[in-house]
Amino acid sequence: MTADRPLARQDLPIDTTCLARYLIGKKLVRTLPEGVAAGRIVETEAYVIGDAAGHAFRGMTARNRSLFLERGHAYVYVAYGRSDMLNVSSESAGIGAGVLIRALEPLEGIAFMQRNRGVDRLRDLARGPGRLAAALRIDRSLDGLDLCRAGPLWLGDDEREPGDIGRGIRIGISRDTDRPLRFYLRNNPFVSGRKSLNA
DNA sequence: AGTGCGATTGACT
DNA sequence: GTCAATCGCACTA
Repeated sequence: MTADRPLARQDLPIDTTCLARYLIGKKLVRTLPEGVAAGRIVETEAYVIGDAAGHAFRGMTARNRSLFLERGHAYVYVAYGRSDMLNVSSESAGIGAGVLIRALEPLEGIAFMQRNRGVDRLRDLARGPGRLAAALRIDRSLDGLDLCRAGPLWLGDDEREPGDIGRGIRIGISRDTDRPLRFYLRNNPFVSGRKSLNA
């Protein structure tokens, strides 16, 4: 069931908001010596050019430099000292913007994810950006990785129709809070956030 | 060199 | 529903 070929960079929309929507329904595949885990992306957020809520807002630093890579590269950072977060860089090289991957519907390697998370319930494995990273063992060592190449972590296609995509405000930020830059699969149980946000 | 703060989570009432 | 844990890193001096 796992896609065997990564998405072509050429097929990724350059625009950050378009990319965030495009990634809904695509697959995220993690390959380790221990095995393979994969899930369907069901929730994303765009952090666009000039976005006061984005990490690149004040220019390039040691932490955020991967956001400035050409679209389709991983930007991984640690939030609140405990949770790793996976982003996909967007726009052209030299422009700091990206898409936060917030939730997955687990498809493959369920036992591996359960082990990594310490919980069994399917719904809790990758619902939320920190949980997603823990389930797939994503950390800063993957920062800067090309997600359009087969390797330890990559983006794949999914034959299925994505379904009805909802759009709303982003979660957990304190600046630019009103912009509708969050995308999610409607009525999907693996999406994070309050129920009222996901109708 | 010191300070303040998160693109969250899990535990608890 | 509320709330504290926790630490890398950006920012100030």
